[in-house]
Amino acid sequence: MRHDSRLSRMLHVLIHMDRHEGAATSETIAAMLNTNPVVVRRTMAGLRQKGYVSSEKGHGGGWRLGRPLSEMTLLDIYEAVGEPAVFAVGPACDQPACLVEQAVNAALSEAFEEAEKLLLSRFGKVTLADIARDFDARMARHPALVAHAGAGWHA
Amino acid sequence: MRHDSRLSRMLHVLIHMDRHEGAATSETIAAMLNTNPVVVRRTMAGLRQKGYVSSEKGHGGGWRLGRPLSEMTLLDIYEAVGEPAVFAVGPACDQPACLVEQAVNAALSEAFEEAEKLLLSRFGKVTLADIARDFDARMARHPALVAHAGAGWHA
DNA sequence: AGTCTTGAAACAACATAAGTTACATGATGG
DNA sequence: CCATCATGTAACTTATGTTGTTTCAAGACT
Repeated sequence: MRHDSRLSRMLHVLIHMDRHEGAATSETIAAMLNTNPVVVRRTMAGLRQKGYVSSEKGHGGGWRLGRPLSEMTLLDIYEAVGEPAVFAVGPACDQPACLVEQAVNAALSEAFEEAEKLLLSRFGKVTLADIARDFDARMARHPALVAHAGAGWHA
Repeated sequence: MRHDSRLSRMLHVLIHMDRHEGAATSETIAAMLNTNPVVVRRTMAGLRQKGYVSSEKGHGGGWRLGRPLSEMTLLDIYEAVGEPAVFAVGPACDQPACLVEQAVNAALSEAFEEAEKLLLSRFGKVTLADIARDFDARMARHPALVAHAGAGWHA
């Protein structure tokens, strides 16, 4: 399966929005992400429901941040995009009758759950403000690089 | 994406093979896994290449263990099935020009790599003999349960 | 020779994320 | 109010990768 990029995309958008004057339309965001406005609306809907962004219709409408980046963690956004399955590897059967398979599933589950716990725990400790700070540092090192130029996005 | 079940299936098969007299044919194994003999051959090919199993053609042929379960770890089998991608979540772009996206990817990669490291490290510490022991314990607790009966498999 | 079995290529089926089309709804501004 | 802009949402299509299937070649045993 091709992997799920919703989390990555939403982080990307949210940080840009933080540096963006006024509302950003789905179309503008879609251009930045190299995707479609409908995909943007679909994915952002989850963030809106949790209050991380708000949307407005009509002239001057679009998307705005619902709270500062310092109050959003990777875990928050991961949950807002629907908590997609973390792992691409898993058991062949969820409720096997075979005791061997049960033992195999138990061994794998234990390892996967431990790894997922670590991952989400780490997600919970990183705020989007942390990532924005890292962006600033990269910006300072590479002042010539400008992304999404002409699309209405700084940097 | 539907997740990859090759690791799980191979662990299941290997433990059964350990308790199985003689060689097991692809067809027998396929029946046990509720799949197709060709899928079995395809997946087992990776294990054969690493020496974890051997195969023989003709009458009385089939698959045999190439070494004791105590000398195979989950990591070994994971590698033998081709080290499939562990995570179903990932970046939207691998080499982004945008510095924001680079910062996002860096934050995510760090977390994912740490989790993968933990997972594989744990895989490396669990042998198939450990799982077989757990199976024996489950067997002792549920003596009535019999799996794959009639397909030539014990238990 | 005939049967059993693996080896491997080629193709079909299936699931899911992502992309697209189409239209309804609501807000702004003349 | 009416045209325009923007989101909201359903339905459909596309793309990708795992899994399943068909088919045939080749080796091994009786």
